[in-house]
Amino acid sequence: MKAENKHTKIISAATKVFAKKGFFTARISDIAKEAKVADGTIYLYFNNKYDILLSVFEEEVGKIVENTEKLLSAEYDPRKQLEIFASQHLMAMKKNRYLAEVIQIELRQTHKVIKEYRDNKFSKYVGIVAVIIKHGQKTGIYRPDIKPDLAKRAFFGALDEISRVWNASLETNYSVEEIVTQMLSIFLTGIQIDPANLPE
Amino acid sequence: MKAENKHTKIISAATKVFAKKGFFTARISDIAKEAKVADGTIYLYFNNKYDILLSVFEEEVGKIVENTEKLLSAEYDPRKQLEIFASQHLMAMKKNRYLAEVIQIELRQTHKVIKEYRDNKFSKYVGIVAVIIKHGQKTGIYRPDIKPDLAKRAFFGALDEISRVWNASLETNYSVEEIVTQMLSIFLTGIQIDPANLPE
DNA sequence: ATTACATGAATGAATGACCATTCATGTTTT
DNA sequence: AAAACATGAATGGTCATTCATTCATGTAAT
Repeated sequence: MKAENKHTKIISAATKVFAKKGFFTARISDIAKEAKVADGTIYLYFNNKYDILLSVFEEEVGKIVENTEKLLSAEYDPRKQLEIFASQHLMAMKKNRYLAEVIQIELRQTHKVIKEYRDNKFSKYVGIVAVIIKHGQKTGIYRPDIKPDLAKRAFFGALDEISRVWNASLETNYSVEEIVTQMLSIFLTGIQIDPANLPE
Repeated sequence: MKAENKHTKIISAATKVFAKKGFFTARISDIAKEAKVADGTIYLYFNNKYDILLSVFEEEVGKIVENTEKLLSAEYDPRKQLEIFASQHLMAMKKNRYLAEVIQIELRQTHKVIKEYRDNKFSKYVGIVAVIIKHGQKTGIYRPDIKPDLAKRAFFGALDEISRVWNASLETNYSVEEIVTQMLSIFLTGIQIDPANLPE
């Protein structure tokens, strides 16, 4: 069994354990057990507990960002781009529910190292939405009075909350397609029957 | 100095400390110091650390829910109701940034007691949005094909993410009015210039 | 091809720091 | 002078991390 293999095993065990117990409640011995290695072995591959969490972010979120950017580069219609972002994000979250939970919960922690990671790498991911909106404004599809920085947060926040509840399985589970359809229809045309009726 | 007073002092000290350090990293002695009481005194008012966090939720979130419901009951237009929910939520988050951070971060923890609290009490708060949307559908203002349970998550998630970034002060800080205007305009009429142009 | 030696990955018991919680003692109120 | 309240040092349990030891595999010497 190769070293790289063990590294990967630890990462995915950690993802699962962090999702189940949360970063602070998770014990190194839990991760070791899940990965079927000795406690000490973990320290041959990672410096400490935070390093494991950051590696999870780095490697797994990295894949998502790459994938999203690749898919988007092949599409020019800003409406389709928003659709791609949404469905790709939801699919990624559905594919690995443990990773989803770690991203949704642990990535918010106040701790310095996590904050830094979030502020740098993760912001870029959310920033993709702002890029799409600006592009749409340039091509005359999106309203110029929409502030991309606000809209990107609204769009991402909506997706994030929907997929969070998804994992918590609190409510009816809609399919990716249903969610994307509703999300796009809300964001593109709003929830009012006839926008012309909107007072002043 | 009355007992009730000390209880309150500990709650608000805890809110501040939890916001700054996060629940798990916060020490009881930090809270005691911030509240200017002895460590042991805290245990005269709360059973344990989790009890403090839950009390913060109970008491502070309780106030927000009450306030929102009161304000909403005086308004009948579903569009105005959505506006009231948004502005009231944002104002509450702005009023006490420590509380906001605790709600946005600590309320998401995987821990059983927190999960339960969120699933019961907090869901009701978010549920208000679904009620508004259903009301709007009945009165013919909102599109009947919109799923209230999805839309409520989208609306709340958008608000939540915007106010979260607000506190993290990562980006330009928009005012409550600006955000409400943009949010309502996005959710009511969408971000497209002319919805009629939307392909099929 | 058997034996002797070397390597470093893997182990898991032991260490030590940290902190929630308790409680013997002091202080204030009635 | 009780009762009620408050204190903060001491306790005990919980892990993250370390490191002496084991063991499987490889290389060299006979």
